[in-house]
Amino acid sequence: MNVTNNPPGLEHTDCQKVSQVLARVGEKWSVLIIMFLAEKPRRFTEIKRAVNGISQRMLTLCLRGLERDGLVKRTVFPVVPPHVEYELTALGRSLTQPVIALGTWARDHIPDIDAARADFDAREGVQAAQAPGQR
Amino acid sequence: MNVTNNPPGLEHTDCQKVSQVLARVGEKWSVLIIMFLAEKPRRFTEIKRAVNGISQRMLTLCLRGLERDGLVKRTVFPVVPPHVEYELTALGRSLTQPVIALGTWARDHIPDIDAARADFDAREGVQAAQAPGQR
DNA sequence: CAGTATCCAGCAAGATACTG
DNA sequence: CAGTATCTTGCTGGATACTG
Repeated sequence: MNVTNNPPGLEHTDCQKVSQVLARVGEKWSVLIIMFLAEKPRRFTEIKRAVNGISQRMLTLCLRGLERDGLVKRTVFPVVPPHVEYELTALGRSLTQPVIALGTWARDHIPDIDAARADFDAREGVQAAQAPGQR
Repeated sequence: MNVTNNPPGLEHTDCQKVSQVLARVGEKWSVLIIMFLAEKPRRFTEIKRAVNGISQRMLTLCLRGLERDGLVKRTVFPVVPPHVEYELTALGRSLTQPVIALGTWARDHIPDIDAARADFDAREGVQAAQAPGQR
């Protein structure tokens, strides 16, 4: 990647690594799970219930990914009815800061974005309708 | 979504909208393009060259999406060799702030993440190798 | 309860070719 | 130059069923 701009912050060095983190944040469920675990440690089924709409498969995959990246810690209690708890690591907790910042930005600008979309879509529609005798 | 945690910041209200924004940020190319345009307005081919590896199709799609969300403004100069410029809107520029924050976090924690992954993968490998007479 | 395994649909995305 | 159109592929992600 050559997104070479000089402002102190993001150089092209480590660019793919940063992209990977961004991708994880962009994943549909990751942030939801992180935010849910931010409150307190939870069990598998608790998360599944909380994050409505996620499938077991996706939850497992997501948790695996988060665990692999060291954002979530998985603890197995070897008892008769299996008991597994997931909790944020220090790293995971530190991630909630910038994520909340982004989430807050998103929330604050939803009206702008919605307006822009409505505008854009309106123009799209007009374009389609305004080629009268052409074709 | 019922990711109901109370800390002032992210409620489940507008949750999907926020997710959409997050998804856009998570898109492989969006952030790269935004960061590139942060410097100054650019033409289509300039962006294509800068963001190495993107196809025309993906660039067009990405720019369309960013334009639709009001993050990027597209200006066509009706001259003989077509000339189109893309630039960040005020909204787009305001997004660079939290994105850079996230990018910075990512950069700062790359070592931690890499270490965690190495750890995890090592344990995975061991697991596979340590079931000797079992199978 | 907490997964794993399997199957399958849909879309993301690359390559390529054509156009105003 | 700045796209659009078309084809194809591979991954994402959902549903379902089975297991320790």
